[in-house]
Amino acid sequence: MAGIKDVAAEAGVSVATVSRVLNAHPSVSEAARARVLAAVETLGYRPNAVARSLRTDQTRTLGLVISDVLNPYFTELARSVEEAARALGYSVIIGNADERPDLQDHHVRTLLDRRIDGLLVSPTDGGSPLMLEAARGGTPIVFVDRWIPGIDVPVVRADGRAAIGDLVAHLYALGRRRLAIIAGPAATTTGSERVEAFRAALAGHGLALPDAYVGQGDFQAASGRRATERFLALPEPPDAVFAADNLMALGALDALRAHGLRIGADIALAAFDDIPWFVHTDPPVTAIAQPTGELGRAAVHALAALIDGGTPPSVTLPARLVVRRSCGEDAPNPRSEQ
Amino acid sequence: MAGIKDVAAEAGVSVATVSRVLNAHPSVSEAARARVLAAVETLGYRPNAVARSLRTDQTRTLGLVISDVLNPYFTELARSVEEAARALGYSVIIGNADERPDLQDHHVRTLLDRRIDGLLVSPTDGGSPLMLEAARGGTPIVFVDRWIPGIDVPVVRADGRAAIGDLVAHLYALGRRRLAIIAGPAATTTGSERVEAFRAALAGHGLALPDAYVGQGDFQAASGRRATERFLALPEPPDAVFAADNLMALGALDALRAHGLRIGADIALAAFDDIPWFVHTDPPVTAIAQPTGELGRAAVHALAALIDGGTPPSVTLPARLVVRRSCGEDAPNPRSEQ
DNA sequence: ACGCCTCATGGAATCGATTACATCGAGACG
DNA sequence: CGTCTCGATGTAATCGATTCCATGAGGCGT
Repeated sequence: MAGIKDVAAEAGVSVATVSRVLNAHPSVSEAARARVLAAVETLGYRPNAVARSLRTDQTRTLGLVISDVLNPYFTELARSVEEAARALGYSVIIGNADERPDLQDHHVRTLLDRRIDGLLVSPTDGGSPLMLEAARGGTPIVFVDRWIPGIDVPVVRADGRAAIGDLVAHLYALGRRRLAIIAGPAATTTGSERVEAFRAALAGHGLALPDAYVGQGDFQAASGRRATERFLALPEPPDAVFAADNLMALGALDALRAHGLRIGADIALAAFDDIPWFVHTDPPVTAIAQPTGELGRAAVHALAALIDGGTPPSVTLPARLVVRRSCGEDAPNPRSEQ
Repeated sequence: MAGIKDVAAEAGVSVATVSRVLNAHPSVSEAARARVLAAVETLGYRPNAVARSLRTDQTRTLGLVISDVLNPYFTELARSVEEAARALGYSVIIGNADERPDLQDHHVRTLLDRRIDGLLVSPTDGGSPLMLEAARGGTPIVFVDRWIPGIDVPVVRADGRAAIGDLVAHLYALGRRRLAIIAGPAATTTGSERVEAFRAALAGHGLALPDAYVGQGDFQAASGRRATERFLALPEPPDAVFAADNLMALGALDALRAHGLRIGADIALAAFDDIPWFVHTDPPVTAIAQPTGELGRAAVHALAALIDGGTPPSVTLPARLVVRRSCGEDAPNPRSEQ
């Protein structure tokens, strides 16, 4: 592959001049510029990003470590992150942690070794020494969706508190009184936070949240299924189940269906994270929608600001309740979807 | 950040020795090795992958350019690719083309500039000069799922012909006679191939495929909706619709629902690409499942072989029909899917 | 006409690794 | 006991860019 030296030779100038042309340095004559550009054209020259990165100590690359690529919420997030990054001239390397702390650390380490300019992380667990060290070491880091307490970096996330309040009110209005939740891992902030918000909302209606009504999940479909099975085996099973993410809702759907329950009638189901398929399930699933695209964009902009030496603030955007039929038939506006 | 020189100083040896220890070169004394390792530990040294890549001319990185990250089929593919690559010591950089040839070329160019060791592509269009040039230029390339005729590189894909034959037979047995297809872009191989297989299967049952029954889609949900609307506006609408990918099936589902049709009774629906949600739609959707995981693994192994100087063959794996209820009620084994 | 300033340009150092080659010492062997 | 071989180690070149510094050529003010 042609290098900068070949271009210099072809154009009859020095490598310094070629580099100046390529980097739009003002001090280059029109004639030289033209000759260099012509040489670049005929040789099909492309600068070696590796060499450039070594010299300039920046890769124009962002790392994004997400908890689970198979989760539509995260792929949508990844997509918006890539888009926003591209607009700013960055590439994105995605690492998929599959909800496994070891894999997460593997990716963080690899990304750091590659000298990415900044890191976007949605941590799978509550405390990674590696990440702490990286943050202290000065690597620009921004947390998205979830975060790790004690690591002082900007956090970009959605606040589901209000929407969870709306959801509980909705369920209460439909006559549901025995509300259960399938929680995410306690080690994740979204895992514990959603339970707390749910508990607080219940309290607002004078309802308690017994331990038996808190299922332990891991944000994967299978765990949603297991937790639901356990609920149904209870002497007094819940009459509404709220899954803290869309995959666990899928698992819950599996389990409820397997037990022959009519969702929306015999039992209510709702989920955190809205995804396109919820419109088409049987019945359509009531969900809490996050502004995923904006989350991704805000995270990238915060990270870019951090890289440029700024001190961007944390960002919290509101989530909102989208009512469908999985909690009962009297949805206020049944034709609002689709 | 500490460099190899710092480690050398700390350990009291030369940089060459440090490098030899790190690369497991045999000619290093036990004493030196121990001192180097200790120095690496105390300094928390990590080799700079950028510098290493520049020198060795290999990045241990694979590029993966897929047509659409929001499509569950491709994210599953991406996941298996990353997994297989990681097992081989490679990282993967994913580029999302969003079915846009210009974006695809942007990613290919960026990846090439970064000197990735090899490229995995599922092309969005039928002819990219850039990709042709790269292939000729000696960049190891493997096509997955789709390919570009005329570019002589290994292709790893699933053959849906037999499964489409099964699907048509299934529909025919259920009394469906007016079968329509929502095709992908003619520029993609999967776009045209699936139509041809469908047409051939119809012919086997003495059925024709009128032009009006071939909807033009672009593998996105909106196009599936539009194509379906057009079918329903026909004087004699089809009684079965086959969508060439899962997103267009989602769109078709939208449209059929909006027209108040009972899917499985009034009209049949089937899709290429099986995804977890199809079990939970109303009704569950009959689909053709690809061995996505194996596809990803095979593609990575072919690419790795190519990088190592081998000449791996193309791979074609069979797809299979998964019958659910969207084509009619007499599914042969109604409880096979939970 | 002379010196000074600016602009265009080239030479060479540099980034952080890997690795060819040189060197040195020790053990083997005649 | 000299020489030959081999293992351990260091010095320096190298990868392909960017960029500091020196140099030379004009342009301009006085």
